[in-house]
Amino acid sequence: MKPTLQAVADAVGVSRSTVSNAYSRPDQLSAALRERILDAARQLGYPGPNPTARSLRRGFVGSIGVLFTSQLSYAFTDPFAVRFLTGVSAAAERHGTSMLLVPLPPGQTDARQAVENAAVDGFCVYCVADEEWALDVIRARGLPYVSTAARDDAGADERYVGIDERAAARGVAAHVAGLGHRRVALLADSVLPDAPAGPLTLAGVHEVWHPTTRGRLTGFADAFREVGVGWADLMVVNALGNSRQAAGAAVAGLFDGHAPPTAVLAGSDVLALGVLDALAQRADGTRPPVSVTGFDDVPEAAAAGLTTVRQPAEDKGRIAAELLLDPPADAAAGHVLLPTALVVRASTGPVPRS
Amino acid sequence: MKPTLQAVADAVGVSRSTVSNAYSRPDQLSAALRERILDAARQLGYPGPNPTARSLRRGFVGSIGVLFTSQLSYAFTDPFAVRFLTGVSAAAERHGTSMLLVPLPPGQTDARQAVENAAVDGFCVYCVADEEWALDVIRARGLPYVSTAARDDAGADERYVGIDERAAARGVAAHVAGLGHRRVALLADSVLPDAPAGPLTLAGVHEVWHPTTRGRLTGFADAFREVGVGWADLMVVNALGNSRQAAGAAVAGLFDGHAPPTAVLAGSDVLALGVLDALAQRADGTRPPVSVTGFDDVPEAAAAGLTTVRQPAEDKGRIAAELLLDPPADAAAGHVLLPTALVVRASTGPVPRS
DNA sequence: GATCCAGTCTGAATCGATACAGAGAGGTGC
DNA sequence: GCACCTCTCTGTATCGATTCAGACTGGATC
Repeated sequence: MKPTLQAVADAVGVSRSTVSNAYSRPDQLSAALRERILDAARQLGYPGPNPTARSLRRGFVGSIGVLFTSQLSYAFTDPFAVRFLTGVSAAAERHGTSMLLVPLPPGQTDARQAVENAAVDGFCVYCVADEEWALDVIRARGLPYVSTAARDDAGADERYVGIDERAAARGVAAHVAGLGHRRVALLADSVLPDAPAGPLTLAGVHEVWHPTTRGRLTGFADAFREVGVGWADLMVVNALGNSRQAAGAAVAGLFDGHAPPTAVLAGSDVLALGVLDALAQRADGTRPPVSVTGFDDVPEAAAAGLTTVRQPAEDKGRIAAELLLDPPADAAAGHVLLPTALVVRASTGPVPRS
Repeated sequence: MKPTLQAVADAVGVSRSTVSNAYSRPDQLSAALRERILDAARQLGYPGPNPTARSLRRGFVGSIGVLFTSQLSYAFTDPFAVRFLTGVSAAAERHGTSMLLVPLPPGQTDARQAVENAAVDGFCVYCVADEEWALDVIRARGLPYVSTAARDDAGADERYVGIDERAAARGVAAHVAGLGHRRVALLADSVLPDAPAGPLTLAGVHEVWHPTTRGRLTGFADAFREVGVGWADLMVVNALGNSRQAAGAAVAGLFDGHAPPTAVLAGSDVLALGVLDALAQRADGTRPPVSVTGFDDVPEAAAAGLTTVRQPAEDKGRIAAELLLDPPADAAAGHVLLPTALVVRASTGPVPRS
């Protein structure tokens, strides 16, 4: 049996309260007695107040949860997610708060329970596709949260940090359109819940499942509509996952038709890098002069010469955590929109004349 | 006030125990009553049993701590640490366990408290330099742990997953020695606690502070002793941190003397990459034909053509977590040594004849 | 010498659940 | 008809601390 606070109290011959004060409120007892208590604790091998019991009584835990809807182990392989976590951890560090990473098991019921059972004081919700359920659970628990994905039905009082997805996407698409491209493919992860990999027909951009993706594709479409290319003329390509491999699989065969796209606008850098991989590794050795753009500007993008949209990933994490740990008095200040920038590199160029 | 379990019990007109059972032991009550209880809970907005109270009573938390001695936000920028975390999260996912990342504030006392206050069932100790104190706290709390850094005073019963640092280092050094290099520099992070950046004189390898670094440098020295190069003839270079920048600063001016090293053996890939950066960016445009080796084989190493030692980073994390979550009955099985491999790439070559 | 106060310490109530022994009801087997 | 079970549900003790009102002491103030 590990010794409890009571055991220390008995050993010293004081009340439980006094031992508690020795640890948590040193100003409530004389320095001498405090020393005596801490000595006795050392003697007995008492490791300090039990964190769980303390949390229960105090009503807070001292840690924040970070919620990924996708697999947690996947999150660590996504460079953008890692940079987001870096930002969160920097803020957590400053506040002396721990971060709880909660893996969500497959299946709604189990996933709900995982969120219900997380011992945290609040959540940074990184990416909750249309999984409104997670926010429901968090709200039911009465916990504060900050979300990073734009949601259509976000309340005005809801804390949020993000970017103007649509405007940012429009910027990079306008760059591509300005280079003369008219036959373009829009590549994104999980466009529809159960669609296969590859080209897809959508009646309109509103059908796109994930709000972030929807915002980006809308921006892409905006720019092309301005140069006379309507939604129906855009090729939407679905990837099964946000990874290079998934991108490669999605665009397999895309450039072999009789009127292949001259540009691919990807919904993320990882997908764009996958497209570049696929182009570089074509069996026949031909490297079609396809322009490719990404989104996020992860570290690998620079090395690959990828044209992309830069967004401040670490700031996003840091601000999300700070909004949570140190809520602004003014509700409007709880809604942060970060700047983005078009970064033009070698992966985009003028349409080749054929 | 959030409703409690008692409130639900009162609403349905049953005892608290029964409501508890409805959540935690469905086989202990009729399905009909259970439904009635869950309905009432929904009605009242009861979000399920309070995780903290539950943990207190049950005696376990359902999450494991991951301890980094360095800054937590730094850990996310270290590709090796990220891959380690990926492995830990994969195992955590499988066990339905959360991961608590605990930032350690500067200062022993505060850092101790952070470890004392972490609500976890055990720890994966990623890297606890000579900070035996953290293990002391964990042991005092009676929590299980798995360490990944070899320690000189590790008990036989202590669970551990790692590699044979010395043998692995010796392998890559033998490769370099085999190429004819005799004037070599050994670059490592924090060789001594308070040493400045740059070349350093050590009486022997035993002076090296961090056990992991000590193991690697010992292996380097082993290989060179075999070809007649003694410790005194090796140049030890200290870096202030494990980053490309720190490596650059550490080797500044190193190649400008009259007998510069022809090879640099770095204690990590990140440092090695920093050396490559520094060599590539020399002001006078000369790129001395220096051989450089790393350690870990992080993803960036392949792209940079870095000769290095591969170690299974994700496996390390995964196995550490599994050793913790699912301890082997046999104590000997708690001590895992992973394989390493020498990966020869373009960054090493024969000594240029001058 | 009575009053007041600051500094210390105590005791009981409380945080929100789970565990476990046992009570009652209803059914079975012989 | 009686012993014996199984199925449900209840009541009480307990997990390990913190909180807060108040008791006591000794000294300063007037």
